[in-house]
Amino acid sequence: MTSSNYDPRSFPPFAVTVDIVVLTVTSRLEVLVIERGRDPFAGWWALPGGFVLPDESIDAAAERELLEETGLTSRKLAGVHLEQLGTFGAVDRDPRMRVVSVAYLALSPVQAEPSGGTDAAAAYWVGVDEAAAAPLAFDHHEVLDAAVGRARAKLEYTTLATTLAGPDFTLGELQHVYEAVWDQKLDRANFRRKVLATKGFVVPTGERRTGKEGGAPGAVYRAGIGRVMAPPLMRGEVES
Amino acid sequence: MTSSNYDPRSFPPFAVTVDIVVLTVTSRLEVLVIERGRDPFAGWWALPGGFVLPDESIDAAAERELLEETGLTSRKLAGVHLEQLGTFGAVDRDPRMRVVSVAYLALSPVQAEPSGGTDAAAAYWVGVDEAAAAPLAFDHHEVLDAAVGRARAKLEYTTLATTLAGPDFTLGELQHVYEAVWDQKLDRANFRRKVLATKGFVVPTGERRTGKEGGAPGAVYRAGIGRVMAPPLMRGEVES
DNA sequence: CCAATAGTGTCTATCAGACAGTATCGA
DNA sequence: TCGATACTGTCTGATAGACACTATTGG
Repeated sequence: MTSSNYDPRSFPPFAVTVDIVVLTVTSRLEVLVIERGRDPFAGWWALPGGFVLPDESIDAAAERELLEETGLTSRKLAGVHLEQLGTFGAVDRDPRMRVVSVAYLALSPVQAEPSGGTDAAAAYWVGVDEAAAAPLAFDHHEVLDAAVGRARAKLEYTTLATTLAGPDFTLGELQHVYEAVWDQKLDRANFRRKVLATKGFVVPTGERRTGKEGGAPGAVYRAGIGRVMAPPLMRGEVES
Repeated sequence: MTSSNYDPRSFPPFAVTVDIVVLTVTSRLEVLVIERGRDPFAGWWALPGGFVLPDESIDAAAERELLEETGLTSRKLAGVHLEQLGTFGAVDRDPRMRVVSVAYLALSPVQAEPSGGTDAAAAYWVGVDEAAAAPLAFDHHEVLDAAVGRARAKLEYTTLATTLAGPDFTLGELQHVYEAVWDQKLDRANFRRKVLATKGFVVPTGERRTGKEGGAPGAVYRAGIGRVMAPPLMRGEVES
């Protein structure tokens, strides 16, 4: 850094935004996208996000945008995992001006009807493959790739899948989360063994529940207090 | 986001900086700190860094600062690992103005004599424990903690230790890198077995070299093309 | 010889992967 | 009965951890 740049009265001005990759699992891994209502990229799909305000932290801005764009109540927000993903600051990533965007990854168990926010013409849940194949505004392809990669990696050595599975879940439903995120079938018996042997992963609620497609009713669990697994869930490598 | 904030002519202005946590291993894990030459925090230790310029990407700013502050040549920079660590954007993290800082983690094999840059009164290599116990400017304790945690975690499932061990190294030297970063003794025989069994981790150069403390000369290796290990180096958990 | 490092070999407990088999539900 | 899921049990190959042992250097 040079002395002139160190002067607070002559700093180079930037705009700072947050973009949020909200992932959820239904029958597949899905991401929340908005259809932009104005230029640039009017009519294109984009990740929800917006400017960081002068008097809020970046984390607070991410929480605020998550609430605004998803229509989640702050009560439901407690069940959503939100973490910083990375910062994207290429010079020309926004055609209007110099913008630095801090991307966040959100893992949501609920399929809240997205509200669309003020500027968005509409908001949808779309499969991540579908989003990856579609045109996306700004550098949001890069952001989405990073988010899916992060989610895939974190399921291996953390208990975050319980967040995607919902407040409570059967082991079959939990396994389905892994299979949707990793796009890979798992052995049921071995999955049970590993999950139940990992202390703090899941806690039985005592209830039983039958899934939508029939079959025997399974025991219902909720997330335990554990956050990391050592060793990770699978010995082999998960294809990225 | 609101419509008024979406207007490029009325965005909330931020300053964006990069801070770099440069780690290296000698007999211990060390971090490069500068002694600040001006307020705020004049005389305090801080991480090297500076403002992102209007016409450079954030990654480019990190590379530039790394060169300026360490005195490394761009030739030597090729052997240094540099990755984005995270972004710190608390409202009051800089007393002068609203500053968002993108932190980077650098892993360097060389103990270059730090140049100190333009503003720094001096620059030193200090043990990470020493730095953690000392007063640091801004939120640099938080940044340092994140960097050390990231480095510890990445050694487990990547081959990044080869970067810290230098362009070439004996297996004893490579093991020493792990022991310094993790602050934990490893079994030599098991370490050898795992490293040599991991394809792409190390490549023998054919040379032999005797260390500073005598002993039998060891085979010299250099980094292989592999970047990730699956499964990770150790079965148990590394204390964070 | 001694201290220190390099390198090899072996035993064992653990555990992921594979897979068989039984049980329980809805249709 | 059939299709689907839930759940239990067993075998095996891979391997991390522990540790014993020999070899080679400098002092």
